[in-house]
Amino acid sequence: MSNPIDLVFAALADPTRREILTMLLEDDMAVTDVAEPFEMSLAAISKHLHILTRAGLIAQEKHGRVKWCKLQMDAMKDTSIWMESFGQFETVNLDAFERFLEDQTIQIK
Amino acid sequence: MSNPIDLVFAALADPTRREILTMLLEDDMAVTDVAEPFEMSLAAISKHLHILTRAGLIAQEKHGRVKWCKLQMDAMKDTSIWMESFGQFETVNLDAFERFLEDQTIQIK
DNA sequence: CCCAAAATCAACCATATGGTTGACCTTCCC
DNA sequence: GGGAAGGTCAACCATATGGTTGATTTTGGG
Repeated sequence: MSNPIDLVFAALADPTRREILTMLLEDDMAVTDVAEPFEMSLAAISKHLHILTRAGLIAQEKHGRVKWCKLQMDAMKDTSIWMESFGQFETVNLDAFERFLEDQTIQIK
Repeated sequence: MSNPIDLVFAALADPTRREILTMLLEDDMAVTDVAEPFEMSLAAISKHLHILTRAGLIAQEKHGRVKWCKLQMDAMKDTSIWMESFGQFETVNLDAFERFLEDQTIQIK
């Protein structure tokens, strides 16, 4: 699984990670602060943050001994575009199908 | 992982499954026909279809010995909405931030 | 009736998640 | 300098993917 869009979808498939993203929507956060509301070890959160980083959904930057986590919306947008365009293709096809049906009706007339 | 949105994201994280969805955009297909373009066993495709079904992205219906696969766009839409609303919240926050900056400027004046 | 086609099931394998705990490295600060 | 805070790393465990092959089930058709 190396495709960037694969990594984004996989990263979004976990509720903990989606909640982390939602938290980061408010503001950048240090790793310890991200972990605070969750009932799991700091190491587990660190792994989640690594997966989010690998997917490009967040960026991490170290200042002193504190590592800051920051949302990167672009990765999400690419994926959102995939989904939207998917929906649009369906619409296009439905239109084509309706035109096809109309043509059929005309033929019958 | 039982949350429906978890299952949708996880299902979309595999390129084979996304390609299957794209194929189904054109028309409903039998399992064997779905498998035909891929260089993997029918059993593997059957598993992928099961994961897509579990996520609600497709529905399968058996007619005789042929099982037809049909896109179910609603599941994808729910997930798309999650992503869009996520982006919107960011926009809202940016607006708030800009207003904040303007207020600051006014104060300085 | 009997064979072939359509699919799934079962068992197996390698790898990735998702979590734990304990050791470790950096950096701040007294 | 040394202890504590901020994080990661490593090893471990259970479970899920993503694939394989071989057997099995169901159904259509000559």
